[in-house]
Amino acid sequence: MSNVYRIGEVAQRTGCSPESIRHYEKLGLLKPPARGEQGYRYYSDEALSRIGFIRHGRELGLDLSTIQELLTLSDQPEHSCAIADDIASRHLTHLEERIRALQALADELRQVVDQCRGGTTAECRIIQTLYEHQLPHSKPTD
Amino acid sequence: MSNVYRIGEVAQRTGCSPESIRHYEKLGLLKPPARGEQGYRYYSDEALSRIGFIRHGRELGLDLSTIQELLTLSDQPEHSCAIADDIASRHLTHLEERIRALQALADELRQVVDQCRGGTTAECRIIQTLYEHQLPHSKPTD
DNA sequence: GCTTGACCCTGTAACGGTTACAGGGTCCAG
DNA sequence: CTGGACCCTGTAACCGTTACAGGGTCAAGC
Repeated sequence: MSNVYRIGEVAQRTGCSPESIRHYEKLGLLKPPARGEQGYRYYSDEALSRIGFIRHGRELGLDLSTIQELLTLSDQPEHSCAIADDIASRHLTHLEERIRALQALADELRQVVDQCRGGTTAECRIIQTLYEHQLPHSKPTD
Repeated sequence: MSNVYRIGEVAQRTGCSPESIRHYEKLGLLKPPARGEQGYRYYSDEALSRIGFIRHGRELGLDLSTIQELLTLSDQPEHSCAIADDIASRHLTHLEERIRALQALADELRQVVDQCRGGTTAECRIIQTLYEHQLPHSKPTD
C-alpha cells in the first residue's frame, strides 16, 4: 500500500512512454509529482490510475483537451455527469461520421482497384481516376 | 487553350489552398512553375491537373509521399501499373483495418454511453470505465 | 577504488499536412 | 493616388508522440 514508482515503472505499468507522461505533466493533465533528492519523479498509485485514465481515453480516440475536461469532472464527484455523457456521445457521433467517411473512401478505392487490369500506367484506371475523378468534397483523412 | 493561371485561381479550381500548392512545390511534388516578371507563379492546365491529382489522392487518404510515387509512375506511361495497383491495394487494406479499429472503439463507447444513467460523476459509468477498463492494446487513433 | 549500463533529468527538434502569421511587393479600379 | 485584392518569402503554430543531445545518479561487478 502507498506504493511509490519512478517514471519508468509507471511507463511499464500504464503503457505510456515516460516522454508522454512528462508531456502530460507539462500540459497540466497531471499535477507535478513528488521529487526525490536527485530530482526523480515519484508517483503514487493514484497518479498511476490517473495516467491509466488518460491512456484509456487516448485509446478511445479522445484528444488530450477532452481528457483534461473529463479528469476535471472526475475530480468533482458530486458534479452531474451530464457533461461526461455529452462528451462521450459527441465523440461517438464523431467516430460514426468518420467511419462512414472512411467506408466511402474504401468503397471508392475498391472500385478503382477492381477496374485495374494490369498493363501500363497509361491505361491504369487507378491513375486515370486520380486525374479525372472529382470526389464529392470531403476533407482529407488519415 | 494553353491557359495560364495564377496561384489563386488554381486554388479555386482545384480546392487546394495556395499555401498547400506552394508546399507541394517545396516538397517536390510539383515542379517549379514559370514565373512572371514580378515573381508570380504561373500555372498551365497540365500543372492544374497534376494538382488535382494530388488533391484527389489526399481525399482518398493517401499521404503525400505515396502520391509522389504515383505521380512518378504516371510520368512513365509505358511502365507497368503493378506498383500503382499495389499501392492502392495496400491502402485499401489499411483503410479497412482502420475502419475495423474505429468500429471497435465506437462499439466500446456506445456500450459505455448506454450504461450512463445520469447522476453524479462519482457514479458515472463513462468515467469509471476510463479508470478501470483495460482495453486490448490498441494504438491511439484519430 | 572505478567502470559499465540502466535509469533519470532538461530542453529542443522532428514527424505530416495544413494554417496563420509578419513584412513586403504588384496591380487594377475608383 | 489610394484602397483592396492578390502575390511573394520565411517562420511558427497546431496535435501527440518520438528522438535526440548533454548531463546527472545509482547499483552491480571488476
